[in-house]
Amino acid sequence: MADIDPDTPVYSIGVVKEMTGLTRRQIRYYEEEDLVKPARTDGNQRIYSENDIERLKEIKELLANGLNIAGIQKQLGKVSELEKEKQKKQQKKDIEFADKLSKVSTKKLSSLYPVSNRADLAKLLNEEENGIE
DNA sequence: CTTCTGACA
DNA sequence: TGTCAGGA
Repeated sequence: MADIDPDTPVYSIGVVKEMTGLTRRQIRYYEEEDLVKPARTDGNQRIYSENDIERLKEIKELLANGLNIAGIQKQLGKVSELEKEKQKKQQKKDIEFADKLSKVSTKKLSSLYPVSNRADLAKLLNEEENGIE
């Protein structure tokens, strides 16, 4: 009922150590190699999410299959690169949305403020795209 | 007591 | 990769 989303960081390195079977040294080393990017808390403590746990398990698996760090970076991708791609996609969406918004607002809206409901705006944009007057 | 960073007998 | 130091 109250599942925490897999991106919410909650595990300390001690817990991760138990869950993954890796040593603290390895877990920190993989972070240095840009294979994982745990969040930080209060006193700079690392906190991992379930996604991070899975990520570490994959790394452990690949390592067991004979791959080195460089090989894993190519297989899973460096987290810094994954984040850049994610940011670019989001920026693209933002631009497209802003473009649609500018078009519809000049035609049908005298002001943007009246549209306080996101669902209404989405409907308006959809009608605009389908040529509904 | 646990975790953090830097360093290496 | 393990481990010790010196703090937080």
